Amino acid sequence: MRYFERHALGQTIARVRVLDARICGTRKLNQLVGRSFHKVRRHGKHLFVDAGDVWLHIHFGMSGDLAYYLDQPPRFARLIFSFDNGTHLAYQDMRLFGIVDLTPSLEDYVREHRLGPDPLDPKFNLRAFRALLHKRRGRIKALLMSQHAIAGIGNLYADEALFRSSIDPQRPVDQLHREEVKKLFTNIRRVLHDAIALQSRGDDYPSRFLIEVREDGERCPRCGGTIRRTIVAGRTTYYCAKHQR
DNA sequence: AATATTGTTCAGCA
DNA sequence: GTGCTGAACAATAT
Repeated sequence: MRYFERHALGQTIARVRVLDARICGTRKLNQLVGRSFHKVRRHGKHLFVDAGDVWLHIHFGMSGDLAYYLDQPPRFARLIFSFDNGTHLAYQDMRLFGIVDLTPSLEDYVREHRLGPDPLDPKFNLRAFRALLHKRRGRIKALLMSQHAIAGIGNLYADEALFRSSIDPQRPVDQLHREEVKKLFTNIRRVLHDAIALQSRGDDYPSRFLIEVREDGERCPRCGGTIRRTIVAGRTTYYCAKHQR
């Protein structure tokens, strides 16, 4: 969001080049020519950019990213917006799991795709989180990753929030204690805030993060226990066998 | 050259 | 219809 705001707002779009149509949705991006981007918003993993009477929508998939440049497009550039001041903004995506499309509004998109609340939205408080867990079964990690329940938590950050909260990813939702739910709520927000701050500064993750020791047999940076690898909700999952139960 | 990576979607089950 | 699980899929690097 910051990156887009810093580099691509207010300039007139002179040209849109699609280098690989597989990242395109159904709408023709060419209609952006002559317009400019005004403001950027986000819901979960989705980025929306106001371009007048239509919004650009980007989902970065697994390897999607933006690169603003003067002459040399990045290696995996799939789409390039060129501005009339001679600068360019590329959407790059090695694995092509991302999508770039247009949508009438953020609200329409969220409604149509039944996305859950964004955990960083001020309206998403502890009460809302408790309501969300109410009468749910299944594993807590699966729920955290379900975009219909909560929008914006992927595999890594689900692991990270559970790690900080000392909760086993396999725990059934209805067996979590009140205090654990509270801790988890706080840590979800912390993890996402941290991730955003670190990436907009271009920093690496600090060594206290689980993300830095994602390997079976590693030493837990919190308690010295052993990090284990397993599959939960169909995803590779890392957790500390000692302090997450 | 098989394997690992991720979010989404869908078949199937209770 | 609901809630959930697990498999399949997309493309690529190593």
